[in-house]
Amino acid sequence: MWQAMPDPSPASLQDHLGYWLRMVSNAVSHGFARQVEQEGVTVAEWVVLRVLFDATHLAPSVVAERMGMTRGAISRLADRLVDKKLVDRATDTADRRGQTLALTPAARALVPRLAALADGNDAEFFAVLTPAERMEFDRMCRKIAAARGLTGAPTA
Amino acid sequence: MWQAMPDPSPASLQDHLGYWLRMVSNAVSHGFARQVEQEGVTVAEWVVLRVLFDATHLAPSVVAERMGMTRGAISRLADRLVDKKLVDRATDTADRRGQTLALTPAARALVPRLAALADGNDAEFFAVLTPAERMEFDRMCRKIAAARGLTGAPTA
DNA sequence: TATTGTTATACTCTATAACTATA
DNA sequence: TATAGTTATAGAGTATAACAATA
Repeated sequence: MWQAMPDPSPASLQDHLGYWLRMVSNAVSHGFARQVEQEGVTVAEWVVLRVLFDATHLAPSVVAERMGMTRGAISRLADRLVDKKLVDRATDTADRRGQTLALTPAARALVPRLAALADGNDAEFFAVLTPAERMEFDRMCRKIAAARGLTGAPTA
Repeated sequence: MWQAMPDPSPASLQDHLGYWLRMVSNAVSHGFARQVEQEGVTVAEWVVLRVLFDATHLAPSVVAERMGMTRGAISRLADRLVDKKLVDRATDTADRRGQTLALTPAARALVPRLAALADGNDAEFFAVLTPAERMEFDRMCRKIAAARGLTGAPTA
């Protein structure tokens, strides 16, 4: 005999993988943010600096594309980095609409220190995982990123 | 015989597990944000609604503590939810400094729909993982959260 | 007209701290 | 005084769109 059942409870926050993922990701990012801010930069600024480190100079639009940000966002980010004397802006000689961004010597010396902070932050947060688990975790993150076509450095 | 080697390159962005974690987490959260905004709420608002769903009413300070947010943040969040007629504010009759927040009937009807969106978002993003991988991924996220003493719902 | 970069606007979340009302 | 909640301020991120200069 059919009998009305109570509605099932809606899934709670903790029932979702995305919940735990976001909690861990936020903690890792926040920990890193606190470390790099002692070197006077934000996470978004670190990403720009690291992207520029591998090139002599890049157009802001290229940096925007690689970071998955808008040109407007890069424009303000570049403003701050120029103020901090970490980036030099120059007008493209061939096409005077364009610009190029390049690291200053101070920034070139800073990037390895920031990279070391990133290394240490990673090691600290994932120390609880075994080496095999860390590899699996890394593999699965990359698998999801590849499947979803994720591109552009995450800054938030 | 000893010979100077060039300085090793600083770790690149992609060398860090935190990079991939943040990229995936941002994508999952952004996907969810786009879905719930079609129901007229933000992710932070969803978290408040889901927390209140399991209680008849809660003090803002309790919600703040459970969400890992400040009282100021909850205050503004509650303002918006009251404006949207999803939350009722009342003064605590016993201690008139205090307040209680409670879901309106409209909100109580909305929460299951939002939970279904969260279910679907999770399923969509983690579909590429095998069931065994999803379980492992979940287990490792919780392991890190436990080891780092993470608490409070992540909203950003 | 199209493109590069800048700027304005608006909104969310964060953090700190001053402020009001009540106890 | 201590507590609960509100409000102000400032900063960082997001997004959209209007704008100037150059091609």
